[in-house]
Amino acid sequence: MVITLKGGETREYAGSVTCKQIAQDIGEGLARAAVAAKVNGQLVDLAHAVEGDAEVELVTLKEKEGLQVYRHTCAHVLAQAVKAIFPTSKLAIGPTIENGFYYDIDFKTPISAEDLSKIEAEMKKIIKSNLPIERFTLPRADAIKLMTKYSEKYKVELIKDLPEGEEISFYKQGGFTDLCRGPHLPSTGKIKAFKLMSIAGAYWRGNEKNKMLTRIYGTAFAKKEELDAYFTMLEEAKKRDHTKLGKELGLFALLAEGKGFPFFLPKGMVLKNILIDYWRQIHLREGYVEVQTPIILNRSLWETSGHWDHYKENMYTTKIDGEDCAIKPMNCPGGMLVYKLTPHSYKDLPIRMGELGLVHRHEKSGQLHGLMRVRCFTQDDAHIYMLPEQITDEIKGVVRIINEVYTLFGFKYHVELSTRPENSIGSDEDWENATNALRAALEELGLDYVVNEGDGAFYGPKIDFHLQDSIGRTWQCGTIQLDFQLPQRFEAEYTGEDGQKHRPIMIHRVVFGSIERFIGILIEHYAGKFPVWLSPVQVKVLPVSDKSAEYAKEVEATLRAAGLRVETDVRNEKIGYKIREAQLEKVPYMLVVGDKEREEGTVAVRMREKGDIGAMPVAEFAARVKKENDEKTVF
RNA sequence: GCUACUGUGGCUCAGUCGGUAGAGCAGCUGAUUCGUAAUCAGCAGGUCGCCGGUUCAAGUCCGGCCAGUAGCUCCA
Repeated sequence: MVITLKGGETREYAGSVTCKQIAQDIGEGLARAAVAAKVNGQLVDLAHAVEGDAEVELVTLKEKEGLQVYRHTCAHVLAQAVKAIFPTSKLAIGPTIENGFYYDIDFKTPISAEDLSKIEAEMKKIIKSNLPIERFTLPRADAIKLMTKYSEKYKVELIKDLPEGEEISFYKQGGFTDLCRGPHLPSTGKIKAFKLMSIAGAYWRGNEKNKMLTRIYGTAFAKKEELDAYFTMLEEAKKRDHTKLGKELGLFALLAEGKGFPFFLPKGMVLKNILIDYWRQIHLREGYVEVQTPIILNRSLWETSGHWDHYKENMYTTKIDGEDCAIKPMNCPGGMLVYKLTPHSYKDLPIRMGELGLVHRHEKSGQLHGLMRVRCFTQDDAHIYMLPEQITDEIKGVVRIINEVYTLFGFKYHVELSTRPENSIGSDEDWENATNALRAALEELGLDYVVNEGDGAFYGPKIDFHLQDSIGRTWQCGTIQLDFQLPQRFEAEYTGEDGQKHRPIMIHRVVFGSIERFIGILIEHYAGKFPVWLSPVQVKVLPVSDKSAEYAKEVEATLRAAGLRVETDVRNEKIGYKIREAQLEKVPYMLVVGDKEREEGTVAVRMREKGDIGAMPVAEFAARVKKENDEKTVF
């Protein structure tokens, strides 16, 4: 038989050969580095025996799959350690994740964070004893018997859900056996650097009706240095936390008096208004109009839209003069009423109607998170009413805007296509058409995307744009939703070329998503060091002493007249101290002014990142900053 | 909402086996008039998240509630 290796090299063997043998034949160094292999594209253990011609690729820790195998083995070591210390605990599942692994375990009595170090110590023992890891398979019935014998009820449940007729695989290391698809490292001693991170609750099978298990999170890297680097990165990321910076920089406040309802402070308001101005500017350019619809509307409207039946859990309701009303969780029904106010011709379409709408949603308390998840937020919403043949172009137009905006801020993003959820309205046909239309637009644009089954809105499928926060969590920001339902429910119409009434197609879309969330992400993205155009305070004038305070005020007035956001620090403090504070406030430009500058009519410019860049005339400085502001320069 | 953890002056934190609170920064007052990341001194500021219980005595122990953090579930 012929084994074809990556790169085209071939080797001949008689009978069967293990991947490990192949690795050793290729060379000692590589054999040591390989942790698994891919046989004809299928990831397997090194002990896997290849029979017949095959393409074999050795997988090392440098590859994503290799690291996953490594971490998965680490999860098994964790499980073994837990069983050793807490014999009555029941194991659920233990997969790898983005930056590590976890294991869900049902403990008889809850464990605490202190127990983690005990478990770690036990894991180290297991690793040190370098137990060989062996795979074996059993027929389904025997597999159930085995796990029943170990009284692993969750494993039994998992096996029962596996397809009939297939052999069930297990992995054994020392006296510990776990149900697992694999592959795994050849022995526990291969693990070099790991750390248990935290414990948290997690529902069995991700269903909140099920029992909550204890999830132990851990991470593992090929080398100690990589593990250390990971922790350093986490520390750095924490410094960017928008909640922390928002407080330090005086941008917003989250108070117990309004749980989930953020207060915007003067500086945060500047930021918010800049984003809004920018938004208006590009939407005007793209042919959008803007409306504003009421915050509170009556029950019959929400019944027509379907929200009363499908979104009531999340709506704040009230009574006005005895009539049921709801505070809007979305802007679309109000927008629909605006559309219906006047008759429309096919010649008018598409109509792109924007609204910076303040919506309120009653999110469960445990979901709230800084500005990222709040109960009241501003959507940069717009609804596009259009002809069927305009769908693709309109979607492309929106994608273009989203891309333009995200690129300006230097964001990387990923796209998801979310399909029909369980609690949805409308016919199968409409859903299929809508989903296909979105998919077609994505394909035509050549955008990479992942499909997120069942995550659409209740009225239609959507394309979601996700941005990352400082510790790698992703947040949905932009979305484009195609909706055949609302126009029907509201009987929206336009008159076609044929003189007949037709139903327009509707798109809901946002670019920022929630301005609050977008601000949260911006804070973390820039670590609070906003570019000039976004900085709440662009320039801080710092007189060297009281003697130059008057000149400092003159400079401030000049710059303010030029349209810049300026503050002067006239406190009786040393210049070093004033600089330190301005620096901590992350003001992009500091102007040191003393006798020398006053006599020459200049300012000594200090930049946040570069430090002192020397003196220049006030007018020259004003022009420079103005230019950066207008061009939205990032440095 | 669920699980775990946390909650001390505006901010960051200390408070050892229960014996009714401490620091630095910020603030105020005074001195200093200073050249690129913290000038000096003095003063003031807290019923220790809230409510209840145990105790001669609770910031400290117990229970409930409130709020925050992480994760789960749900979602911009």
